[in-house]
Amino acid sequence: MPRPLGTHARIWAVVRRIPRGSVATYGQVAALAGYPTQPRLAGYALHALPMGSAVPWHRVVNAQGRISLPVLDGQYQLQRSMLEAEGVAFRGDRIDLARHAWHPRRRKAPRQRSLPRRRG
DNA sequence: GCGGTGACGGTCG
DNA sequence: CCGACCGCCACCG
Repeated sequence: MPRPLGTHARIWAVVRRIPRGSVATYGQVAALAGYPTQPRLAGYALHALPMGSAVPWHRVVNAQGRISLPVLDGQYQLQRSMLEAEGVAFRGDRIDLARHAWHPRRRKAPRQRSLPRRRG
């Protein structure tokens, strides 16, 4: 039986849900993982990611829409290229969050009954 | 076991 | 719009 997920795994589980072409902020990810006041935990968890993992870490940026890695570091360019390849546009060094922010639908909703389809 | 640190964020000048 | 300050807490020496 799987034990309850640790901090990192919970963060990663949220990040895995971010769709292509969208970005989430560290604070948003942390909150969805159950740590509403610990954005840094999200950063820490991503930093701890094993290489080659399937977690789309590049879709997580800071609340200003900027990549939170030193520009000098090659990781900055890597993240930026991956985002641009998904259609995320930058204005200067900043992403337009109004356009690309992830708006997750609530997960544990009881059971979203499909609405009756309108005729016509 | 303790203290500094960090892929952050909200607030205040 | 930008920078400084503090709060936050899992990691790592």
